[in-house]
Amino acid sequence: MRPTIKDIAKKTGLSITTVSLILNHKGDKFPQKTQQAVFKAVKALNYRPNQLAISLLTRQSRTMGLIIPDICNMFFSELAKGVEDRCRQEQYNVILCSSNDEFLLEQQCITTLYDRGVDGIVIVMSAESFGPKNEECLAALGALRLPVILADCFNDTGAFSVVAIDNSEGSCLAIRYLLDLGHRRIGCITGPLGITTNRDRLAGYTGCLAGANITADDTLVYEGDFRYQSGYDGALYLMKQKKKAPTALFCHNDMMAFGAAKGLRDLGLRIPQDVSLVGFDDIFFSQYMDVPLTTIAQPVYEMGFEACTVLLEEIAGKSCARQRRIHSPRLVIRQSAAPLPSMRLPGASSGVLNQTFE
Amino acid sequence: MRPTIKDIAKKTGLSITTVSLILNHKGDKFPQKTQQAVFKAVKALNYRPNQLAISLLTRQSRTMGLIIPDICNMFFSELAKGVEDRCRQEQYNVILCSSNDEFLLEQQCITTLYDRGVDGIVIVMSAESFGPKNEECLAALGALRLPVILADCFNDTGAFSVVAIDNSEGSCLAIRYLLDLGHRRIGCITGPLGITTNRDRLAGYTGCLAGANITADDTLVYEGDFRYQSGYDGALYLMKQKKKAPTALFCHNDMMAFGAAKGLRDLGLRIPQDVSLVGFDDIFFSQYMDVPLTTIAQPVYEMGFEACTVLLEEIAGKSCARQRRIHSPRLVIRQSAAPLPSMRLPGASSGVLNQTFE
DNA sequence: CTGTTAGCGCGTTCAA
DNA sequence: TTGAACGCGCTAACAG
Repeated sequence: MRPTIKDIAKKTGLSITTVSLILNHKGDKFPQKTQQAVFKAVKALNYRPNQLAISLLTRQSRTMGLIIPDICNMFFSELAKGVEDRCRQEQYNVILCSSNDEFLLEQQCITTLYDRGVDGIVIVMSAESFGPKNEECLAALGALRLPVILADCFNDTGAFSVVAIDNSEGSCLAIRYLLDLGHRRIGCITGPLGITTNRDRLAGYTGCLAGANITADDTLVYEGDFRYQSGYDGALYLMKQKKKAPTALFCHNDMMAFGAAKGLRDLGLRIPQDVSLVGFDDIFFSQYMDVPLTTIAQPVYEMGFEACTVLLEEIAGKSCARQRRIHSPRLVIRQSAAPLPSMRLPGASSGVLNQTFE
Repeated sequence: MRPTIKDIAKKTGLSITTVSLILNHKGDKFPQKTQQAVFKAVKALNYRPNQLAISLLTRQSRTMGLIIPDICNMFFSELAKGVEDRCRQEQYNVILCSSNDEFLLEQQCITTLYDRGVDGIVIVMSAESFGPKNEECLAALGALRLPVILADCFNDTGAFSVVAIDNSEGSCLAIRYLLDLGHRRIGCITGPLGITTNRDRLAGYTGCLAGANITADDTLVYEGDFRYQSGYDGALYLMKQKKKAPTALFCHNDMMAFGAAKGLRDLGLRIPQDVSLVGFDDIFFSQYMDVPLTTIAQPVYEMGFEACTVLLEEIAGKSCARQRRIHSPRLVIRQSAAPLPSMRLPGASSGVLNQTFE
């Protein structure tokens, strides 16, 4: 049986109040002897205050809910790490809930977290919640009357705080880099376009091309699903356009870039000599590809960390206004993109280090 | 303000008891009209029972603690997924705690989970808890008087239930495979040997070689730390043994195998033509390496899932005896290991599909 | 069929 | 200095 404050009161012969006061450092004026006795009993019985009882009393559970589509996705696990690290600083704990990208499961997560009295929720909305169910999802979140922050993906209804990156800018970073390398026909393998994040990335792509007086070519855009296989399929699809085939590929995440790399290789195309490749996310393994991937990095950990900070502030009542923290993505130049062949001097090095396949 | 059962009692004009009874489906005998009124009020006020209060009362929080070194390590995130999925089946939630492989943080996790009244704990012990602090760690866990299960790594003190794989067998699987391919000089890049798991893997390696009448050669073993760089360093170290250099490398995890692959490539050595490579874990990316990695797969998700099942049983009081669930690892044959050159017919195919570098 | 009461473990008045 | 009493939200005796 778990010892309670009652047990240590009994053991010391003191009252519960006395013990409580001393334990909560409000008993400075008690005789040293009394205080010693209490701490000794606490040690002896291995007593620890029951946080459930305290939560009930104080109406604060010091618990944060985290809802993400899939903890096995390294993007989300990094986010989770940021959230957890920030939580620990304030003696908060995090309850992890995976929505599996399903609307129904997500609703269940929301309910369950509310039931458990979390003080706030960090949520990366499930893919399904961007469709017709969008309002329903947002409504469920709003009905909680709890601090909530939308991470990574969101609709800007202004009802909740948000933390994300400027996805359009991320695409621009990639496209401008490829343009500078001389590329003009740049293929794009997108994520699911039902999700605002990906529409933003696509908008950045077309906008940036337009800025260079290149009219977008629909046949150069392939809608993937963020998975390896769709990157592979996308590469095959885009490259089969014969002489109109792109000289560079921009993928909306690194996983699809891996797939695209494989597709290109199966096509007998070399990276970056024949085709340049740029990804998005900079997941852990991108640096370890045989041709290390040039990609757009997001400060994921920091976003998780900051999401939590915002929530903590809302909980403390410091700010009732909705926060909007948009981070800047960053171009990480590695070796998967190179100048367009026609821009290189014949026989000259392409300027890329460590070319593996020559 | 969150509505309580009191609010809905007031709204319906009924007593708290009546409401509680109806809500808990123990009020079949109440007039339909009364029941309807209650449910209507619940809907109207958006009432949900406060789980904290229920937990306090029932002494069950329906909460599971999960302590792992690092959620960003895909091995652990898969484990977490297994735990969470199993938990959801029983309306349990999981509180995630990362120990960062530090003894002190781990202790803090244990305490904090206890404070929050978790019903059980799944723990992957931190690396630091395998040293002199081992007993202290186990003692802290034992003092909880809570169902605890050690996952992945453990010392067989018998005090707790455990779920893991037969690491020695895993090594044997790899070594036997390499022996069958004709390899005799097989290098080994181990994980930190302070951890029992890795000592078991090393034992499997030496034991299996001994079974083939090959005396272990200390110069063929390199102690790494599970990270990419140590795999790289290990490969360089092992291959510099001139004519005594190994013809195959066995790494205690895939991450180091990635590093080793890079090291071999930098050395001008091809995989698998010049050197065969076998990893351990079969993490997600192993299949996507340029030369897909042959490796030993662990049923990680299943282990997390089962750990939870065991815990649930202990919580339900079905079994007081400690469980010991040892799973079998599995050899996943891909393309990074091939027959020893001398065993191949000159000019003949090595029998490996899709050889990329020829 | 319904309401009263007690108590889960704790912190906080308010008297003594 | 200390103890009794109250309440957090809820369930479960036990009465009525």
